[in-house]
Amino acid sequence: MGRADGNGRLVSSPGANDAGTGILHVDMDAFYAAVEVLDDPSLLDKALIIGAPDARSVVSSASYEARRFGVRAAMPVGQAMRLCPHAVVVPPRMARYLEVSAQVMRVFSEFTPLVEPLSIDEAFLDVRGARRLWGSPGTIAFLLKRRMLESTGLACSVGVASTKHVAKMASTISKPDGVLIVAGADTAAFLAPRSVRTMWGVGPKSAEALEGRGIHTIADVLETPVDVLNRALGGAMGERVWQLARGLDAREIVTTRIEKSIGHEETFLNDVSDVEFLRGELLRLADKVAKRLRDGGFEARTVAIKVRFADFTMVSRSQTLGEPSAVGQRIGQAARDLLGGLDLQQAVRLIGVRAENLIPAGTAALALWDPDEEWRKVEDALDGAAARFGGGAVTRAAFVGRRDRATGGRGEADAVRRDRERERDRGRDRGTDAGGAPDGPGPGGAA
DNA sequence: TCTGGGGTCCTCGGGCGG
DNA sequence: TCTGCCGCCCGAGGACCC
Repeated sequence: MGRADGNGRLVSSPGANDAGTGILHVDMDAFYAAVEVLDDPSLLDKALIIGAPDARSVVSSASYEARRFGVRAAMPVGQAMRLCPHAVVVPPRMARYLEVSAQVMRVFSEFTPLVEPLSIDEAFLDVRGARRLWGSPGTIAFLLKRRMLESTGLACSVGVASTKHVAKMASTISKPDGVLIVAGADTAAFLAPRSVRTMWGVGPKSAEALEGRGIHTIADVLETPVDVLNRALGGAMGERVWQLARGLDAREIVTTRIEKSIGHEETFLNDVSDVEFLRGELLRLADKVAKRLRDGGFEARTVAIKVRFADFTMVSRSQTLGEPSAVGQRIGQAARDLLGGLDLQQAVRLIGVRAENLIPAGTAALALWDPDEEWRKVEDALDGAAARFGGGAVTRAAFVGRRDRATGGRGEADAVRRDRERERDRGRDRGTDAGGAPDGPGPGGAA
């Protein structure tokens, strides 16, 4: 596997046993901070905190020098400065990080086309098919590190394993600037002694729930019946932890990802009680969301708002639009309607707008397509003969289904139901404009 | 000391139609 | 005609990740 260096870091040497592996997890080291050093070498070896200087911002990233003083990501900048008063605070430059991220991803793709970006600075790579070109997975890990440094000037850490979950854990343990190879046969021994908190997907809440039952390590999980895990964590999660603890993780590398939502949110410097101001902010955020929808070629079927109050309690409300939209005014109006339904006794700390249930722009027009008419054409053309299509009988339902798949709707049944709900809402909301449903057929609604 | 912003995925209850 | 079951979607909320 590897040797420990005394700081909890565990690394492998070139030539370590990599039998049974094929998945790499590559994670850039202190990415934002490293990019800042790259662009300004005078910051080298300095304690560096990436975060906006305003009162309510948190640390986005910190150099390892700052981490030595206890500075961590997501910590309030003020607190970080108390821990490390000599640190240099640099506001984040997302555009620059995205630029470097593209270079990083290009290096990944030199080794395999099977790259699954996880975030701006990390990815899974499936190198099982790259052996003849580059060598074994362990060899590729070391080659990739060298190539990354030559090409971008940045260091990364690499986990090599038989599954995504173990590769991810391995890269974390090898940080910074390490490689950790966990051969297939070593997986159980690698996992057993580690804290449940090191499992990917087990956060503070789940860890607390497990530890409250005396389950501290992955070895403890192995001795726990799955129904106990299910009770502690909830059905699917318990099952997953049970499997991951056994090294079972069938997830493949997913190279394409479709965006599912686009949102913007903002924390105010001071809590806000002025409802008119909040309504204005919603419109501004909705415009930003709408622009991104249009840039990405999307329309949103659902608009959601999120409000965090001064006491940090959070509520969200969402509404399905009568027709999908990428228009700021329409999204903003829906967001304002949703805000109108909230009890705003308390001042608001954060407000956000999110577009959900995205569909490709233009497909909403298909909602106006009449499947009955299309079906009549088929009947005419075939003159009643039994038609076959894609291995199944052609039915009118197939046309309805095709339309609904294209528009993301779920058919006439839903459209009828939504119409009824809208009628009911109209009755309930008479005299106010909050929660008012827009006109027009629902997504997938009958023409 | 006082907790960002961008996301994803999951659960759960309710409603609905087949 | 009524009822139960099932699958699906919606909406709210929570946990998690970087």
